[in-house]
Amino acid sequence: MEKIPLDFFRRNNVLQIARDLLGKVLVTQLNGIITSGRIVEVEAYNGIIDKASHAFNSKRTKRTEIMYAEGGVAYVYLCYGIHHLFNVVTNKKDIPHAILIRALEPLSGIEEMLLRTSKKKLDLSLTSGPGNLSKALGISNLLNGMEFSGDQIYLADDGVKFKSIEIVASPRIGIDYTGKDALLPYRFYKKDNPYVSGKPKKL
DNA sequence: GAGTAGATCCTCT
DNA sequence: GAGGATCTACTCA
Repeated sequence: MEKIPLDFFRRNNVLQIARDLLGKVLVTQLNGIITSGRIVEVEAYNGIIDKASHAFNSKRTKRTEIMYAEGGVAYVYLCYGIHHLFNVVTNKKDIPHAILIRALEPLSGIEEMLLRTSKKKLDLSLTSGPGNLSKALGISNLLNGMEFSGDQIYLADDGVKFKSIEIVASPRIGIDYTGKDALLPYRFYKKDNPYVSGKPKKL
């Protein structure tokens, strides 16, 4: 299994990168413990013109600063005081594109994930949804700004590719407050994968 | 089974 | 001082 080169994240089409991330493997290695899962659901955040993005309208704060970094780093932030959400920063420096990883299919370190999430056995909710997968992989704000060239957190390619007919685009989830931008088909997921989270947004 | 409220804390105004 | 890229549990049917 090979680490994905940073160039992968530095292309300028965030939607293309989001689509390409499906089927790739997210790996964390914390305290010598490896946990990993295959990405089956993502959402793209299209920089300063995307109301749902924290960087909308060139908003630049201490929190969003990391989104303006060169592609290939992690953007982790705490939501609702409980959940850590994990994003992949993409594109060139000063262009705040990002991709939220919403769901994984567990691959290795499952026992460790069960410990972290206080679950007794593997079930579909272990890595389904951004809050859950972050907890399972031990992702916290300690990993904010971490480059994927390191060993603590990175993305890898084990040769699995989804066919384009297996990939579905849909509106994003949980961002109703953004008006019409909430309807943009910036969410991609693998068709019929049980770990894919989320009910389609209610109107 | 579906719908709703509450948890909980960091960041920005 | 308010609110959020969510999840879970509990209610009601």
